[in-house]
Formats: sequence, structure tokens, C-alpha cells
Amino acid sequence: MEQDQDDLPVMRIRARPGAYACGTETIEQILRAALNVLVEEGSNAFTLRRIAAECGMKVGNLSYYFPHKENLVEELLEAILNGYSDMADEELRDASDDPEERLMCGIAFTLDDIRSKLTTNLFPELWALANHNEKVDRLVQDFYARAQERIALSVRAVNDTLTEEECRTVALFISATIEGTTIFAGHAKPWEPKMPEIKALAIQSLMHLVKTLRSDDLRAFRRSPARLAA
Amino acid sequence: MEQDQDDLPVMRIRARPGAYACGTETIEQILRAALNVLVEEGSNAFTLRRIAAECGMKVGNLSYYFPHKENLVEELLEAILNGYSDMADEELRDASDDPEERLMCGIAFTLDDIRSKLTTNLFPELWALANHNEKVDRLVQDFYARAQERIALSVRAVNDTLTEEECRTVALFISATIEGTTIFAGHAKPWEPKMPEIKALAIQSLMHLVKTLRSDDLRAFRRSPARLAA
Amino acid sequence: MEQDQDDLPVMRIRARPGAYACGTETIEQILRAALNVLVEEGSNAFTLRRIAAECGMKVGNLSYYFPHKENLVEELLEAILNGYSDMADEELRDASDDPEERLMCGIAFTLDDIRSKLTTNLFPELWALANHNEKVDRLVQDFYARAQERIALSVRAVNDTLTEEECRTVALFISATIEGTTIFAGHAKPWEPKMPEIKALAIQSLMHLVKTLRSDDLRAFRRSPARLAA
Amino acid sequence: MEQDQDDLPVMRIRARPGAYACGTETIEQILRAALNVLVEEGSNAFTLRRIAAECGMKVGNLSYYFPHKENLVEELLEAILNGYSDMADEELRDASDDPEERLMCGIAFTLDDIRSKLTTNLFPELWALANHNEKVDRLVQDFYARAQERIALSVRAVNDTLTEEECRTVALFISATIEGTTIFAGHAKPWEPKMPEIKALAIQSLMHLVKTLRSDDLRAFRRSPARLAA
DNA sequence: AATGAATGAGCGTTCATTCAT
DNA sequence: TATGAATGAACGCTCATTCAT
Repeated sequence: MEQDQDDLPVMRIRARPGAYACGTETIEQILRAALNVLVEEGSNAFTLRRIAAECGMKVGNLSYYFPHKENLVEELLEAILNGYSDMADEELRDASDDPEERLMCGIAFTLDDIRSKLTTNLFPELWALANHNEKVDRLVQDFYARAQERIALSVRAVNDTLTEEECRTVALFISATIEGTTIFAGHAKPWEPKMPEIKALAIQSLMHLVKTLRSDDLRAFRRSPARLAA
Repeated sequence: MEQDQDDLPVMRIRARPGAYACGTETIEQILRAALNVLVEEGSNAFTLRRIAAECGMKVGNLSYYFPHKENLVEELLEAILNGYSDMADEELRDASDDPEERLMCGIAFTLDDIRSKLTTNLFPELWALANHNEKVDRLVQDFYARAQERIALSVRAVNDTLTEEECRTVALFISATIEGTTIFAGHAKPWEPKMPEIKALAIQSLMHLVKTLRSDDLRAFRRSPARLAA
Repeated sequence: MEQDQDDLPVMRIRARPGAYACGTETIEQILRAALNVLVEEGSNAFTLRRIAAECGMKVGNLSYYFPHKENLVEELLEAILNGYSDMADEELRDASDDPEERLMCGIAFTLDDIRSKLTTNLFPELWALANHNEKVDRLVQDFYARAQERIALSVRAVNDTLTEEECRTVALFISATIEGTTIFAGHAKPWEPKMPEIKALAIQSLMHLVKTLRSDDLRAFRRSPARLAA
Repeated sequence: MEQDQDDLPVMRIRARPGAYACGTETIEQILRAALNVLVEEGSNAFTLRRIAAECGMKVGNLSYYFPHKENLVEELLEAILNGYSDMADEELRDASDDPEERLMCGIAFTLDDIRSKLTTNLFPELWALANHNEKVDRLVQDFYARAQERIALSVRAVNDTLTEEECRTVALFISATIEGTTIFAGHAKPWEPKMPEIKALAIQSLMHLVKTLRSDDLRAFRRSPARLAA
């Protein structure tokens, strides 16, 4: 299930009313080239000229489809993040019916995904961009909200003693653990070879948390914050 | 211990052979301005012009101290990352002697730190930069290696059934969990208000992991990876 | 008789051999849009894109009717200048039979016209264009030649002591006085409220000139130019 | 006194505090090149690249001195219009003491000036620009306000039966007559050879107006506007 | 030590134009 | 007829860098 570097990323590209088929194809080429530049060379190299060169077009034509660079960025992020969401939905559809197994599978699947070059390189760019670009921030936060909502449902199915709010907090914690792993054990990272052990730790630790957590555990800490308790 | 936004970040600025004190002060001004621009406006605005304006100098003078922008970036990252390391060392020096408490405190301290604007904004930039800049990558990985070495020592002190290697893996997992939290519950992030509960989860979950983990748990998973087991 | 800002300018659009009525309508729409852009936003905004937007068409279609922007400019100027000429002819047709009254009326009529937004904004653009565009220059000069010919006829009718050549010179002087007023007392100009007094001065001064001028007055000055006499 | 085409236009260039001598010279070169492009090729060719080529510099250096093109335009117009004002002041200083002669001389001088390529080409550009650029409009209107104030003083000296307001109206009329002549008898215009006769007409007609005008003449027309009277 | 000056390359964007559909 | 698509050139502007002062 690990995404190969050569695999073209799956993008859900917004349909355009009345556009020629040719134009839609061109848009996809541009977005794919843009994604490639962003992933392979980083946001510093993410220029219209570089993207145009990547897809063998002229700068003016990119501006024809995306009057402002901002438009291209937004559409690219929308497409790629929707692609990720679609991939997750599909994975869930094929997964087991057993709640624990579903949750475990989801964690494993995502940890596999972050080892792809695409994911390892793309998401840190998004995190950085989001801090100074409101629209990117909204897109990224919405994406994670959807992802964590999926996790929260699984958490609830495993442990129904938790409130919905608590499930979402646990889901965020699970999500944070996985995302954080990207920067240490993602594609070409020094700890990438240790990913099997890390995955083991993550699954064991997070599954135990989900299964044993009680509402009181959260409430207790809220009353006496860790840094005072410590 | 939470770092205030107004607190100037602590930087350990590299001494220059034969440099006048005056020059050192100027360098500090430049680096501080550079850090400020990077944190407040992101890498897009991280230009010599913008930095020069921030510290009331002319662009030419920045080039006098840092012949190439690359030099400035490296020295800045070195200084700020060393500053973070110093801060951690200091915190450990003042911490309890009890191993569990030391570890718990370290986790709590770091989770507090990621709520500062500085940390929330700076590190995603570093993660993104590191993916396409070898020198930045080395600096960042070295920084995390030191951080995780500190954690690994604490882990070993709490659970001496684990090998050094296993302790390092656990330390990386702890580190990943904390870093990952940055993008969801860092400064001005939507989940920032939930940080107390997240901290509770992190401490409870990670401490339990450290205390109960056995070498077999890691070996078992290595033989049968999660994605097959799932 | 003052041209209202809301009045659509009258254009005499050149018939195209073998053109369908539909095409003629489209051409008129384009020319009207072009004129509107030129008058409202100036020659800087006078681009095919802007004009196309103004008449709800696509740029490509403008190029279909006017293969080169130059063609559009020429046809536009021809149409609008012919429209002005037609308007003047019509005004003369309705005017009194008394020579003096005809001349006075013509001056007043033109001074009224330069207060329209159309005239105030259009003609300075033409004067500027004509200085660096031979075709525009020819169109504009021809237009003024026709206008001054009309004035010259009136001048002769009032004062038959002057030669035709002298009448044309006087007509040019009258025309220059009126055109020059455009930039000071035209639409939205600071002196526009003073237009009644200016009109009074113009009529009194110019009519007196026409009535009293003798050929010797011109010859005398030719022999001893003002700048030496002064 | 006629300004030769080869004569460099006189510009009153704003002093810059703390600038190197070199920089001031460069600014003058830029402004002179800019003026040359505007006069010789019109506002369509008035681009930073064209100007840079004209003075043998690179575009970036123009931007160094004038961060925005707007700044260059404003400074250029200020310098050249102030230059014209200075020239007029100087001319007045050397003129006769006799009021009539002073006025006549001023008219003749200005009519001579509009035959220069610079004036013939520059001013129509300004008139056109002013209609869609507020700052240009202000500069141009201020320039003419100063010019007409000078004329108004002469008018008053010749005919003290007029109020100040009336003198200003007459001055505007004189100014309009002269400016309007630019487009017909300016440099390279078809009627340029007739300039002696036109100058004769202008002086005879305008001087007679100034000498014989009575306040009643203006008041009468104000009560019964020409277009109704006609 | 610091600045003013200048460069060359590149940025996002807009332009008139061409052409297949 | 009219549009979508694409181009190549140019636009104003910003960039890191160099260098004389």
C-alpha cells in the first residue's frame, strides 16, 4: 500500500463548466507539474517559470488558466488534499469491520504513506505556508479536521466511554503523533529504516491509549496541569 | 516556563576569530532581525532587504557580514538551534532527580514551548527548508539528535530493560509526538485551547509506554509489520 | 444643444463591403466599447482585453474583426471624427441665415460641446496620439481641416475684405482658441463654472476680430514679427 | 529666443539630502532620458526599459532611484514644469517696464515656445495624462495657475477697470488661445509656417480685448448666455 | 564599518496576436 | 461568428550580489 515515488499523486481536480477537454487536460498537467516542483524543489523554486518549464508550456499560458499565482496554489492544494481525503475514504471502505482493527489499520496506513517522497516533502511545505497564508491555513486545517473526524469515529467505536469531544482530542493526538513522525522517519530521513519499530511503538502505544483512556484521565489533568504536577 | 512571545529568543552566537565586539553586536542585531522576519512573515519575506529594514541597516552592510545569504541562514539556524539546546540543558539542570519526573517534566516543558509564536512558526519553516537544503537538513537533524539523546537518557533511567538503540527509538517517538502537536495546537492554532488535555494525553500515554515497553514488543512487530498484521 | 454625458456619441461607421448586418452591429458594439474605454480610462487602459470586457466579448473576437489593434484605432477615430463632422453639418443646417449669427452660433455650439465628458477626454488623447502616429495625425488634421473650412466660410461671409487664405488663418485662430479652452474649462475642469464668462469673452473677442480685421493687419505683422516688435 | 530642438530642456531638479554627487547626476540623466522618450516617442513608449536604454542604464538602477514608476513621472513633471515656470520668470525679469509691451511680449514669447518640438509634443501628453491621473492633473493645473497668474498681473496693469477675478478670466482666455495653437501650428504641424500671421492675429486680437474690455461685457453675457442669445 | 550605486537575473503579470475548433 | 488555447514579448518591480567610497 506504500505509495511509490513514481506513482502519480491522485488529485481530485475541480471540474470547469464549459471548458474544452483540452483545457482540462492542460490544467491537470499544470497542477501536476506544480506539485512536482513543490515536492522536488521546495517552495523557493515554486515559480511560474519553473512550473511552466516542468510541463513544457509558456508562462503566459499558466496565467491564462490561473490569472493569479494565488489561484494556482489554492487549486493545487485543494486538489491534492482532496486526493488524500479520497484515498483515506477508499482505504476505510476496504477495511475490516472490527473497530480496533480499523483504527490500527488507519494508523498503519498513514504511517506508510508518510514514507512516500510526496507526503514527506509536501506536508512540511504546507505547514510552513499555512503559518503565513490564511487561505492555505484554512485548506490545511479543513483537511486535518476531516482526517481527525475519521479517526475520532474509530476511537469512539473502540471506546464508548469517551464523549465526542474527548474522542476528537484523542484523534488529534493520534494525528499529531503520525504527522510528527514525518520529519524524522519520512522519505530519505535518517530514521526511515527504523520505521517498522516506530510503527510498532505507535500502534501499541496509541491503541492502548484509546482502549484504556477514561474521561477522568483528561479531567484530572485539566484541573492540575502537568507542568505544575511535574 | 512557557516562553512569552515578547521574550527575545535566546541565540548562542558563534564567536568570530578576531572580530571586534562592535561587529559581534551588529551580527546579533542582524540575526535577531532575520529571525524576527522569518518567524513573523515566513520564508517568502525572508529577503535581505526585509531583514535590513528590520534592523535599520542597508542591504550592503548585511552582505558585508554575510557575503552570501546562505551564510546568514546557516549562522542564524546554528545560533537559534543552539539556543534551544542550551535552554533544554538548563531546564534539565534545574529538574528533579527522579527519572520519571525528569522525563515527564521534559515532555511538559517542550509542549509548553511549542505554544510560543517563535517555536510554532520557526520549526515548520525549518522542516520545509531541510527537505531541499542539505546544510539546513544537517543542522536540523543534529539538533534533533541532541534533543532525542537527552530524552533517550531519561528513558533509559526509567526503564533499564531496553537497549540503547531501543531507547533512542522510543525517544524519537516521543519527540515526534511533541513536534507533531505543533501544527495543531501551537501558537494561534485552532486546538491551542485544548493544549491542557493534549498534554495530559501525551504524558499519560508516553510515560506508560516508557515504563511498560519491553524489547519483545519491538521485535515482534519488526517480524510481522503492522500492515500485514492488520 | 449641449451634449449630455449620457448621450451616446454619434459615430459614422464605415460600411464594409459584403458585411452582414450582424457583423456591422458587432463592429458598432466594439467601437462604442473602445470609445468608452478611451474616454473613461485613457489610452493606458485602451487594451483589447479591456475593450472586450466592456462589450462582453472575448479578445479573440475583436481580433477577428480588427486583425490588428491599429485597425481598430483607425476605424474608431474615423467613425467618431466623422460623427463630430456630421453633428457640425447638422448644426449649420439648422442655423440662422445671418452670417454673423451663424458664426457666433458655431462658436457657442463648439464651446458647449467641449464641456461634454466625451469631448473633454477624447480630444487630448487624439492630440497626444497624433504626435507619434502618422495615421492618427492624418485623421485628426483632416478633421480639423474640415472644421476650419466651415468656419472660414462663415468668416468670409462676415468679412469679404479678406482673402480665402486669410479667412482660413482666422478660422484656425478661432479653432485654436476653442480647442485650447478644453483643457481649462472642459468637463470637470476647475474653470468649468466660469464657462459662461469665457464664452462671452470668446464671442466678443473673436467676432470683433472677424468683423474688423483687414489684410494689412496680417501683412504688417508678417514683415515685422511680434518678437522683434516687442 | 525660440528654443532649439537640440537645446536641452531646462529642468529644476529637486535636491536630495545626503546624496552623492554621482547620484544626483544619475537622476538628472534618468529624468532627461525619460523626457526625451516621452517627447520623441510618446507615452506608449514611456517604459522603464525604454528609458533605461536611452540613458545606458539597467532597469534595476532606475528602480533604485525611483522605487515606483509613478515617482519618476511625478518628479519628471515637477522638474520640467518648474523649468518652464523658471523660464517664464526669467523672461519677465528681462522684459520692458511698459505694461502693454510686457503683455505682448509674453504672448509672443509663449507662441514662439510652442513651436519647439519639446513643447509641441510634451504638453498634449500632459493634457491627456491629466485626465486620468490625479497627481499629473494637480501638477499641470498648478503650473497653469502660476502661468495665468503672471498673465493676470499684466492684464491688470493694462486695464485697471477689471476686477482681479475678471483679470484671471481674461488670462485664462489668453492662455487657452495660446495652448490651443500648439496642436495646429506647433512643431512640424501643417500650419507651422503660418505662425507669423497667427501670432499677429493673437496679439492684435488679445491686446485689443485686454485694452477695451469692460466689466459690463462679462456681466451682460453672464445674464444672457450666448447660446440663448444666439 | 557602513553606505550609495549599479548590475543581471528573475519575479508575477499583461499584452497583442495566432490558430484550431 | 465566436471562442478557447497558446505564444512570445514586454511590462513594472524585486532579488542577491558586487564594488567604490
